[in-house]
Amino acid sequence: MTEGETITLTKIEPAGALQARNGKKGIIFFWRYSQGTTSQRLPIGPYDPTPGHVNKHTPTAAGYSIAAAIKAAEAMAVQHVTAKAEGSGMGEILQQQKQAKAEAKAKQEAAAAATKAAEVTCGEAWTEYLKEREPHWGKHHLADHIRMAKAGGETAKRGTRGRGVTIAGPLHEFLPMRLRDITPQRIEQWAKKHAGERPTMARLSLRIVRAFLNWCSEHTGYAQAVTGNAAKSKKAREALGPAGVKTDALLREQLPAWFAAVRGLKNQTRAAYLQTMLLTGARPGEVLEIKWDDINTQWRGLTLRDKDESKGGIDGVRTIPLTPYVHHILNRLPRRGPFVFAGKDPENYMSEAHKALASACSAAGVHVTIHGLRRSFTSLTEWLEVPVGVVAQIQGHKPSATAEKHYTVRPLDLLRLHHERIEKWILEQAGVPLPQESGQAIQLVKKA
DNA sequence: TACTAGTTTCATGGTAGGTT
DNA sequence: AACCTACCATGAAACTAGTA
Repeated sequence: MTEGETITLTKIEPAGALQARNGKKGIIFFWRYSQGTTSQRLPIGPYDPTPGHVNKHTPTAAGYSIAAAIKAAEAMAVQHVTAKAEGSGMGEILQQQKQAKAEAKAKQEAAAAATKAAEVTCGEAWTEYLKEREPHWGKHHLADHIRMAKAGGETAKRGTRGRGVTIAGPLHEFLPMRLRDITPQRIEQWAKKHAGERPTMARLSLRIVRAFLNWCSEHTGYAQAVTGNAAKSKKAREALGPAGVKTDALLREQLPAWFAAVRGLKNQTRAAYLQTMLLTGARPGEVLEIKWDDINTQWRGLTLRDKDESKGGIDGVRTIPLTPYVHHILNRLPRRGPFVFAGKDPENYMSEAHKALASACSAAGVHVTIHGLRRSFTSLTEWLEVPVGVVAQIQGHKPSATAEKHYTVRPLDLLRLHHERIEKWILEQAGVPLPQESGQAIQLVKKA
């Protein structure tokens, strides 16, 4: 100790501030430093009153014995003197002490968080994940998440293939598990189990889990429980195999039989629908939703609601040429409500036509799905060497990154030039007679 | 026809790895 | 070093099929 400096060890009764801070009453040791008229104090720590501890020179977890406090005060005094010699003062020590305390606190908190994170279950994290991400997702995407993790076992009357109850989603088995137990090995084991049952559900689930674990690793409270991303396991992906690609499409030589069978369907609304599908290459949903108002006879355009405006579709709408034959068959449909392909309820559009298509296909001896009709449109245009950009625009495909440079939005009349050629060619191949009395198109031809 | 289960397709942003 | 670009991950939205 240097001259003029006294070290005072005082027992301080719980101060209001102290009480308010940790809500506990107690005794705390301070080392008081005084110089001249001013004095300051530095906290040492709480008093541990445990009998037998009084004369111990080291602090316990609970606090300091008197002997330990004295020892600590002496150490602080030395520290102070040294600091002073180096030109720094009390403030510095306070600062250091504060910092050390904050670090210790942070460390303790981190440890506590780690302990808590170690116990957190997938289900807890999943619930928060969905809640947080929901506003950013579309309804289908959210529905997929719910579906993949659902418990199943609910009574259902239909669609359960005889089981009577719904079945659990592939991800449900993970929910009760601890997040930290989701290891690559566990995921691989899961993948192997599902590969034989429902690979596509599992493939989708795997991607969902991967995104989920990524979120966890960036989220306080869960980050400690995940190391790396267990769902990135190559083995798991391999176990599930690659996704199959559907290739069914009508071949040129199948067109006569297909058209004959479809035109012979009892339900003419469905017949018109299926032919429109093939001749426009549009998406099933888009065609089903066509309203009478979407048919523009003046400009011979057909307005379709593009499937997703959020993905850059302009106003979620595109207009394609209304070709003569399509115009003709649509015109012949009864106007029972707002929708061209009206269903039993005239205010709504009909239900899907895959049954009608299947029966026509079996009569024709071909196999094609509804989406296959869209594929057929693309592949049939190859016979005609129509620019790919034109086909893409009619079908409502977004320009691909590579082709983007050369992508130009073509006016309806330019699309019509190609589209009418495509329709004419398909009908010729099919041996379907061109409409004789079909309005605008014919009139214009006559004028010309 | 309405559900439920299962499967595909499409868009887009990021990036590894090559090319200028 | 700057620039490309094929490919992948992720997100989203469908589509197909079986059954009561």
